[in-house]
Amino acid sequence: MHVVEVSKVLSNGTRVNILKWLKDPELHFPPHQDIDHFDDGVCVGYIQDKTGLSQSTISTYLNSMQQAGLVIPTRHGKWTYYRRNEEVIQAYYSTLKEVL
Amino acid sequence: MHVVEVSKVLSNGTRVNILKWLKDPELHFPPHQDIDHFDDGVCVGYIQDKTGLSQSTISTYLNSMQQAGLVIPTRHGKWTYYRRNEEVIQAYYSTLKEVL
DNA sequence: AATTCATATCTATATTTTTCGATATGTCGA
DNA sequence: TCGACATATCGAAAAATATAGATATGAATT
Repeated sequence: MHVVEVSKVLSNGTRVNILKWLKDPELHFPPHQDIDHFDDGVCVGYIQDKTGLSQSTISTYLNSMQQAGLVIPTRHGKWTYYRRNEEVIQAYYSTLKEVL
Repeated sequence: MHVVEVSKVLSNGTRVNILKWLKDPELHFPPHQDIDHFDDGVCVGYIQDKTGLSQSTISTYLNSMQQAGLVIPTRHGKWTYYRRNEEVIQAYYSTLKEVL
């Protein structure tokens, strides 16, 4: 986990929101069509709808968040679901505590 | 305290280092000439020497860190000393804990 | 196999950030 | 008050990021 890389992700309000929303998908997103749970997170389209940004922008965001280790993608058929990577998030905390 | 603004500060290795160094000035900087303590932090010149970046760059960094509330400047004669603002740092933690 | 749908990647432009040298400001000492 | 020193600010060039439209890929459906 690289503090600087994770901080770059967090230096954008939309990306912070995405992480926030993924904390409680039931509260922030409609139910999925093909599956009846959020165990693997939320599909890209729902996240895009909620932000209002373009599909390619959201895909780029999610990719950078994945590179930083903050989210984990899972493919189900046509859809890619993204969920939080709690271990890395926790590691970011711990490191911040040392640094800050 | 604005999460995004603070995160921007932290998305640069040098600035993270500065915060780290300011945690224990005795360990990372030589003693000051005019005063015999680090109660108000460390002067700009010492920080600049340690980073190797230009004077104007460091001044800009410290200004952005101050804008974000992470450090507090104190003027003593010719020198400006910067120290950590523990309250804001703590607030950043707390907010992250809610968000992340 | 052709079409459709969801997502990823590519390309390009606009904006922001980084970083510096030059200059300005403020303070001390001669 | 003049020069030297520490820091701040300004202006500019280079690099990175943001964002979108166009296109590619991969999977499901017909």
